[in-house]
Amino acid sequence: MVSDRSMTPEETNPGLVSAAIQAITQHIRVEGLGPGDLLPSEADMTRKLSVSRTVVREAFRSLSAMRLIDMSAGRRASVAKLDIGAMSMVIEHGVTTEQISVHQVYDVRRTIEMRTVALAALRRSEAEATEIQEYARLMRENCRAPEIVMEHDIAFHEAIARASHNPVFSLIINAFSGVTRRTWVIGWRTRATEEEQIKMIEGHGDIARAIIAGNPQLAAEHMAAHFDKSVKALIDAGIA
Amino acid sequence: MVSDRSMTPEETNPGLVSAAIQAITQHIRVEGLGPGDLLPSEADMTRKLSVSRTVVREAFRSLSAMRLIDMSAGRRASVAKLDIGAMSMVIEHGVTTEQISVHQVYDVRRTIEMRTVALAALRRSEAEATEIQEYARLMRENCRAPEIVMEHDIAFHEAIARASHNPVFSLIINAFSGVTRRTWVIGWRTRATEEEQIKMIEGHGDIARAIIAGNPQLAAEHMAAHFDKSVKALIDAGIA
DNA sequence: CAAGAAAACATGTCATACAGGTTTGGGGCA
DNA sequence: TGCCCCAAACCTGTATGACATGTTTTCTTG
Repeated sequence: MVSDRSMTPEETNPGLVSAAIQAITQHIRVEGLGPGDLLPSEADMTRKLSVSRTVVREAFRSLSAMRLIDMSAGRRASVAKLDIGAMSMVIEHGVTTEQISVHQVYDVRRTIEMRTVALAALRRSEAEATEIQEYARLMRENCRAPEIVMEHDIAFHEAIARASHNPVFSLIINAFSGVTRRTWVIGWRTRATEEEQIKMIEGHGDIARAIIAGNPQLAAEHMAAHFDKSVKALIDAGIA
Repeated sequence: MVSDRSMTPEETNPGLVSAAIQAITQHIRVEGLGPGDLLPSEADMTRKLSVSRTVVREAFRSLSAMRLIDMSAGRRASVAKLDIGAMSMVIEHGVTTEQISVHQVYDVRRTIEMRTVALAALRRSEAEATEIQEYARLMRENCRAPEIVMEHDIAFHEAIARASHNPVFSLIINAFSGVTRRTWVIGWRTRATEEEQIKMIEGHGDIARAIIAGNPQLAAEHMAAHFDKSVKALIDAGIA
């Protein structure tokens, strides 16, 4: 087969399945397929590659697990819309196997979100501005229910990433959401007094206002301050 | 409409395979496995989950495609070391299906690398500083051979990411390498004169010197300038 | 011509078989 | 006793066939 290494990063592995994966991704590229477009059936691929259906299926299934394609019973597979896909799994794997620390994740988030928030301040539509503001309001309103605050917190940051109008930022931020869910409460608990908790929530209000005002500089400063406080809370909780 | 995947991001899909994937990742988590540790054999999993080996295999294979686990004939699967894994495939998929533009990738890289270069200036070991400098030198030395310059260019940026001592940055930067390989030459060609090409290579020298000098501010400025020039070159080439 | 049934096609899962790689344990030899 | 080598046990890689179930197409029939 082609097995042209150094081209695609997919699989330098030997093995028929890896070759099949490459054949499928190459098919997408060569045919110029976009989201929703149909791929060949397993039977077609089986014939084209002269391998068993087992192999072809494992290849399709792998791409499906990465959410590069959509599969469902009875229907042929199709090219998937952009999705955090495997990205979040990679991150989570790194964290659960202790190859990545939560602190490191936060540093990356801080770096990226200082940019997304600045872009959001410049590019957000009215609807996006309203959405962001709404999440900040919901956090304030539910300040007695940590779980709910957390979900709106995450939604808040995702909305900002979306408003940056760069899907790659959204992709990365969304990939971190899982880790955030597992550590958020810890940070919350270290904020002993209710006053401190409200101050943290108000940090989101500051950010939202800066975005609405269209002030990227200010928005970035508030975001930085927010992260610095969050990281400090995690460190106080003993999470390095 | 907010997606409701509130728990793990792995698979909200129905289906035995998705369940098996979750069972395996959960096994890793619960047993606290780290890189290199062995997973149960396919036969074990088949018994534990009461499904056919086909299903278990597709699950293992999916995780292997994401490089969360290592598989090889005769040996049981093991937990994988952190690797760009599926991340690069997600990015490439987004670009080839035109859901992500090259310009957007460069914006993300600029954002991240302004941080990695600053961290590198602060944290780099002597060996890392030497390595970074060496790649800059090799670029200068091979300035007549674009392919070689490109590979050293990529290695240069990856080395900086490594020197930031945050594996998440490395992960992301490495995930972009594939896209870079496909667009780098285009940017190079727009630098018509040899003088301009040398100036671009010298930009890397500036960055390296700032890192060695331990000056994060200056390093970040040089990196920003470098990216601004690169993006301009791509835009001149008609890649939006 | 339209509605509905049947056929064709697709994926989901299972069982079985065998080739070839890896680990393990035991037997034979020094 | 201690070491080496080989066979058995175990494991993954691939192929084949079968059947359930879901989807699309086609054709019949009212």
